[in-house]
Amino acid sequence: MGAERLRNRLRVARAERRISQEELAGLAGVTRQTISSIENEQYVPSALLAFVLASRLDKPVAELFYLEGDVS
Amino acid sequence: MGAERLRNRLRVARAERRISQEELAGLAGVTRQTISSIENEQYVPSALLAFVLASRLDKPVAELFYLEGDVS
DNA sequence: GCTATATGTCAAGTATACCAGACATTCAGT
DNA sequence: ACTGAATGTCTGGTATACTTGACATATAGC
Repeated sequence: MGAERLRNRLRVARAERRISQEELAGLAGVTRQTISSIENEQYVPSALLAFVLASRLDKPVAELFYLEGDVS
Repeated sequence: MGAERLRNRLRVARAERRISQEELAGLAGVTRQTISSIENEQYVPSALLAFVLASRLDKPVAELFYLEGDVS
């Protein structure tokens, strides 16, 4: 899986909602560290988690996550 | 991560495009088995792969993948 | 200065995505 | 009947998502 990276606007979306990492983690059913790691792009989430996060933040998933360096 | 499942319309989208699992795998940079496993929902892909697949199939990711049993 | 909230991060463990190679089945074409 | 394309699936391996528990720092309120 080539050159493109998956970026996200999780931190901004969370700030708009004014909820903490811990609250979002609770809403999504994961740990706080998982949210932190995704925001800092230490790893990319599973597609399931990406969709759940979008759902909890009430945003389309494509607005929260996007490809960078796409070749398509 | 609770009750919801991640479903996908990969097989249909691929049929529309008339490409084989192997071709799609090549486009996405993964193996044929990976495509097969995702179509048969043996596991959910990473968010990166989900977005790459959508890009290669020229569909919005939310059209290819969707949550089922959402509580949101 | 103390305490609580929010965040970063580390280490060790478990679960699962994904790979590589192989074998089997089905179906279309000849 | 044979062949090749497409798909399913198994096994064993590696990479990485995610957990749990802990410790550190920064900031805000009292």
